[in-house]
Amino acid sequence: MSSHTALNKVLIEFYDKMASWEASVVRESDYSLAQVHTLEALGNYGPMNMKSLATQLGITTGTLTVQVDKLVKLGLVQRFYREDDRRSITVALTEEGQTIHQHHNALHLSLTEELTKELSEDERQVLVSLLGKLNQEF
Amino acid sequence: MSSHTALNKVLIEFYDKMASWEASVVRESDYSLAQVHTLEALGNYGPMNMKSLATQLGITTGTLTVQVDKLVKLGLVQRFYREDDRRSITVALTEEGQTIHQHHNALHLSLTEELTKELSEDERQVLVSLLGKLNQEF
DNA sequence: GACTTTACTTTGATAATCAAATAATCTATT
DNA sequence: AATAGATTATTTGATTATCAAAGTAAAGTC
Repeated sequence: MSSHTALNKVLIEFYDKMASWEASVVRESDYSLAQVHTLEALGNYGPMNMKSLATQLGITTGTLTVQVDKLVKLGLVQRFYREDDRRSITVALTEEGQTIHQHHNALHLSLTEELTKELSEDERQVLVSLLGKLNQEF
Repeated sequence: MSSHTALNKVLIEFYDKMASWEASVVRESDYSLAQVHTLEALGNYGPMNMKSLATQLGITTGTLTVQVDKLVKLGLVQRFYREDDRRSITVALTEEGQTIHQHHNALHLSLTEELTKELSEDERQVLVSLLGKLNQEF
C-alpha cells in the first residue's frame, strides 16, 4: 500500500470517528448538530459574514439564514450590520453563545487529551506541525 | 499555548475542512450527504449490521432504516438476513454501490495527495503512524 | 445611468432526523 | 421450559435541516 493510500485511510478514519464522537456528544446536549456546528465555526474562527459561514459549514446561505434566525431567537448569536457594505452582515456569538461554545470546546480538548495520552511531547508537536501543513493546503 | 491546545485546534480545523470539502463534493454528485456517508462507511469498513452502521454514522437506527430503504431501492446496498441471529441483518454494498464508493474514494485520494504534496515520504509515514495511534484511542 | 454581480432572505418542497412505540428474537434465570 | 429482560430492527408521528429557485437590496462595472 502506498503512503498516500495509507494516509488517506487514516485521515478518513479520523474524520469519521470525530464525526461520530461529535454526534454522540451533541445528542446529549440541548442543541442540534447543525446548531453546535454553527456555534463552533463562529467560536473557532471568529465573526464572519453569512457567505463565509455557509461555506465553512458546507450549507447554502438560505439554510443558514433560517439557522441564524433560530440562534438569534435563542440569544446565542447576533447579526451586525456593516457600514462599508450594507448587503453584508457579520454574524457573531453573544456572551451566552460564547459560554456554550467554550463548554463544547472543553469536551473537544478532553477528547484530544484522551486520544494523545500515549504520545510523547515531541510526537504531539510533530503532529501539530504536520497537520498544520495539511490544513494550509485546503 | 500547550501542545494539547495546539493539537486540539489543528485537529478540529482539519475535521472542519474535511467536512466542508465533503459537502462541496457531494453537492455536485447525484446523491445526498447522508447517502454518500452511508456508502462510504460500508465501503471503507465493510458490511455490518444496522446497529453498528448507525453508530458509525452517528444516527439512530430508525433514521438508518429509512435511509437503507432508499439505498436498496436505488440498487446501491443490500440487506442480508443472518441465520445465527435472526434479529440482526447485515447491510452491504451492491456492485453498483461499490462502483460509486470507489469513485468517491478516488476523490478522497486526490485530496490526500494534494494536501500532502509538500510533505516528504518520511513525513507522510510519521503522520500515518501518529494518526493511527489516535484512531486506536477512540 | 444601465447592466451585472454580490449578499442575503424568502418560499415551497423534499429529505433527514429523533424519540417513542412496536415486533421479533435471543439470553439468562429459575 | 417458562418467564423476564435485553437486543435488533422497523414503524410512526412530529420536528428540523436542507436545497433550489425566486426575490430584494446594495455594490461594482462599463
